Order: sequence, then structure tokens, then C-alpha cells
Amino acid sequence: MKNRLLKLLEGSLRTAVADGLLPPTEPQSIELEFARDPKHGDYASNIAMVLASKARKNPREIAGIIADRIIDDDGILQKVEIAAPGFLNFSLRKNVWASLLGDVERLGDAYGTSNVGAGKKVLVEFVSANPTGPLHIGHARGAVVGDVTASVLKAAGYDVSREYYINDAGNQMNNLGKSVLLRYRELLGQEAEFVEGHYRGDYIKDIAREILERDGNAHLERDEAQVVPLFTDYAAASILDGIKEDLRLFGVSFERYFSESQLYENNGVAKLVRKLEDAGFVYQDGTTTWFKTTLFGDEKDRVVIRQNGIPTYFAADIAYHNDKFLRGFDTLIDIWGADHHGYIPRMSAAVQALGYPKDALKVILVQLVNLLRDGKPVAMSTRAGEFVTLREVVEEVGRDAARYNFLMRRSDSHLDFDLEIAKKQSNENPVYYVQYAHARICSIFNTAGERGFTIPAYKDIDTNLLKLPEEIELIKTVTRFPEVVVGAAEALEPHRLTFYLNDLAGEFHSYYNKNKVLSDDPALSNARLFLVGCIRIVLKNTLNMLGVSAPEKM
RNA sequence: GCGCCUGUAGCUCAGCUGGAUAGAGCAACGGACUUCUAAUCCGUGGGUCGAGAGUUCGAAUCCCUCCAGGCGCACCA
Repeated sequence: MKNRLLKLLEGSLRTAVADGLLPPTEPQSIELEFARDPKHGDYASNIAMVLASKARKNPREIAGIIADRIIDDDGILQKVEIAAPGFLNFSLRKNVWASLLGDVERLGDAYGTSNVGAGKKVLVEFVSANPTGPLHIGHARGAVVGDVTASVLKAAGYDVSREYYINDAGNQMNNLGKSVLLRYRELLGQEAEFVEGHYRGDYIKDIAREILERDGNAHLERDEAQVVPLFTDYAAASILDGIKEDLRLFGVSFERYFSESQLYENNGVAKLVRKLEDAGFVYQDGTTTWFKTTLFGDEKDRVVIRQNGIPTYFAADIAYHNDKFLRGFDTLIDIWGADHHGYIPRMSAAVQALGYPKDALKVILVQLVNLLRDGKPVAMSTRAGEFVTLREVVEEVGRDAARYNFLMRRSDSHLDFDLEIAKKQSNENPVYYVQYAHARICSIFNTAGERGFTIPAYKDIDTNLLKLPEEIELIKTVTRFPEVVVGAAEALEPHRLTFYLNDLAGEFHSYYNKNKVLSDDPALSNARLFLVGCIRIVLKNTLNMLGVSAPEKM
């Protein structure tokens, strides 16, 4: 709809330019938006005011010139008004709105999808937690934001992959193996001495016990340098399996788990560093190798190969991002905890040094979550093994409520997650508000069937019967959906979907309480059934994108 | 000290990339179930958009300076 109006506007502008009344303008500068206030019609454009200074005419005069030259062949416009400072307000004929409902029926599950992404390949990397412990609540938010961002991009026509980067090559992995070894020795009656950096959670004991059961005390007398890698590998694999299972229960899946350690195969990281050195982005300083990230605005250069010859995490990450590009992805989206924001300039520098445009990498920062119970903070520390795991949360509050709650705020806004509120099946919990709307519509359809109605098709209804103000509003909201998805995709803001859902569900609940869908009037009943059917499709499609179920009964 | 994020109703937050009279939920108060699901709806009150200056037809939104909170500033990941 918006595009059709834009065409009319463009046409009018061209004519005005040809008539010598207005200076030439690029079509991109035309803005057209939904009018918030019904008094302003359906759509409004500020084009006249934008052109005012350039055309040296007053905005109302320009608006008049444009309005006079709009050729509405299809007859979709009821009127075009010029309002206060120079807005052009477009009012559509009422049945134009209802005519758009045909799209909803035709597209069904696909309604809301579009092709603005044009098949561009996008890789969304998220979670990427080290396999040194189970996922906790802090990872949960990033998991949902990443997952839903990917879904939204896919709906907007991008070719999307989800990927999890396993940091399984650092010093911490060694600590993990040692930690398990200590527990193992402890189980065999030896004194265990934990120091800073060791992992102490119960899951470490469980893993130690598994090894003990499998191998007995065979590892007790062997050299630590030999044993630790064995323990590390075993623990990492075991923990990663647990992580995958946690994510599965949370409704998150990945196309690929990419292991950091595989970057080191065939000296991959070292080769890449050498390549960057040849390109002049890397230099040696005695025994240390530096990346000139300052060339791209970072505040200082960064080490890529340490004095001890071991590449830094950053070096591997450059190689990883390079690998992503080599696999054909045009845009890389990384979801990071907000505490990593200082890392952005160097990663951005790396992308540019590799020869890709700056905006080929987009980072979504996700603020940390304050976990509360009854308004009181729940203390957490991974190292000490005190944390609420993702799985505990999912088991306690349910997948739907957990996912929805993480999408109720902008990513870069702090989020309080209160377990007691998320658990409540009440109006304090918006997820049920939306699901209830869906269940209600399903219920209407059940009753309709019992009363002998058949499910109406678009061609069989009289759209002119949908003329109540709240019906027009609902139709507008339903037809706005594809634009909402595109907006969320372009801004990388999945939370827009939850706000949209709340609007739609609210309008529906209100409509439901005020009007009967099923009545003695068959034609009206059919028209309304069709309308709520469209609403159900949009609710379901949106909930699907969020990874939240759309129950038929509650 | 430097950088990033945040500051909007009593509380938790939106505000569509600069638009028209700043919105929603919760909390408070008052109403609506012999009716397609009351996990719902209707109504009432509630604001110096942290402060100050600036840019322009127009600012919660953009620039600058402060104030407050959070987070960063490694040859850790």
C-alpha cells in the first residue's frame, strides 16, 4: 500500500518538476508514514516541508502543487488534505483497506515475509559461550535475541545462517581440565587445592565421576601434562553436549557449531597473520606481533601474537571472521554481551583490513540481565559455580514466557528478569495476553463450526461490512505487519515484534469485548470471521518468528 | 582520566532513524461475566522527556557542555 502511494507521489513530483514549479528531487527523500492520529488520514507525507527551503516557496503552497498533480487512476484515495504546517494527509477509501486482507489469506503462513533482503547471505553468530560450564541466564537473552533476529531477517528475505563459535582453544580450557582432574583426585581421597581460575561447580564433580567410573584410578599416577588434555577434551565435549541440549529445550538451533581450535589446523591463524603482515597491517615489535588497529580508529594497536609465540584470542577471531567471509556471507552479525563493547573497534578494524566494508560487520550489544526473585537479586558467579542455569529457568517459567520476556526490551537496555513474575499466569505477563488472543480466536472458530458456519473465503465476504472504526484499525494493524517485519530486520531490533503483538492483541481483545463476531446476520458474521481469521494468522506468524507457541486453547 | 550504553508517568519500559496534542503495561481508584474463553474489557487520575545551551518550519529524537547510574579501557576470553 505504501509503495502504491509512493508511486503516486513520485509521479506528481515529476509532473511538478516538468512544469517548472519545483526543483528536482531524488525519490529516496520522499517520506511517507502511517498517520498516528486518524484525523490526519491514513498516511502522511512531509515532503512539502522538506522541499520548502530548496524551492523557496512556503510549504503549504508546495503541498498544493503536489496535491493537484496526483493522478489516482485506481481510485484508492478518498481525499488528500493539506494540514497545518504543510503535511499532505492521504485518506484511503475504506474498502481499500479491507481489500488488502486478500493478501493475508493468499499468503497464509508466508504473510509478513518479503524479499527486501534479496537473498543476501547473512551470518548471525550468537551465544558462543565457552564450553566450561552450562549456559546461565546471562546467555539466555543473547540466545533469544540472536535466534529471533535471524528469524526476522529470514522473513525479510535474507539468506540467514545461525552459528555458535566454540571458544575451545584458550587457557581456560586448560583450567577446565585441571579442575576436573582436581575433583577426580578428590574422589580418590586426595586433597584438592583450587586456585583462582579453576571451575568449582557441581557439574565438574559429575564429569570427574564419569571419568572415574569409566577409567577407574588409571589417571592418578600419570603425568599431569599428559592427563590434563584428556580431561579437557572429555569435559569440553560433555559440557558442549549439555549446552546443545539446553539450547534445544529453549528452542534455539544452529546451522553450525564452529570450533575455534579448527582455525589452528594447518597453521591457519599464523598464515592469516602473515598475510596481514604482507598487506602492511601487522608489524613485529621485538618478540611481539601487533595489528595496527589504530589505522581504523581504535585507540591503540592490539597484540595478535604474544611474546610466548601463542596467538591471542583476537588473532583467532580475525581468522574466524575471515572464514565467515570466505564462506560467502555478505553481512556478519555478532551478538555480544554489552561488557564486550570495547572490542568493537578492533574487530571492525580487522574486517576493514581484510578488505571488507565497515558495515559488513554489525554488532548487537545485549545488556546483562538482572535476575530477580520476588524483586530481590539472585547472586551469580560462574567461577564459584553459583548460578541459575538456563535450563533451570526454562524448567521453572517455561520456554514461551522466558523467550518472550527477553524480547520485551531493546537489547541495549538493562533487563530485570523476575522469576516469580515470569511464572505468573496473569496479566502481569504479556506473553499470555498475546497467546490468549490467539486461543480466543481459535475458540470462535470452534463455535462457528458448531453453529454451522463454514470458514469464509475472501471472495465470499462483503468487505464493505467491515466498517466500524475498530475494524478499520484492526485491518490497518494487520496490513502493517509486513512493514513491521522489514523495519525490525533493517534495524536489527527484534523487540519491535513483541510491541507489535501487544498492539494487535490489545486491539483484538477490545474489539472482542465490544462486538460479537458470530451473530444472526450471516453476511456480517462471515466478514468478521474472516477478519479475525486474518488476525489469527498474523498472531501465529509473529509468535512463530519469536519461537513462542500459539496455543489453540488456554 | 578516556570510551560506549542508559536517563521519558509512582514502578518497568516503548516512542517507527527529525514530525502534528509524548504512549503502553503494572500499581491506585471505579465499573463490566444467564453472552464467541473475565489469562479479557471500559473509565479516572498521573509528565520540567536528567539539566542547560544550540541546529530549523518543527527536537524525547541530531550537535555541544554538564549531572547521575551501568559497563569497558590486557600479551583474558
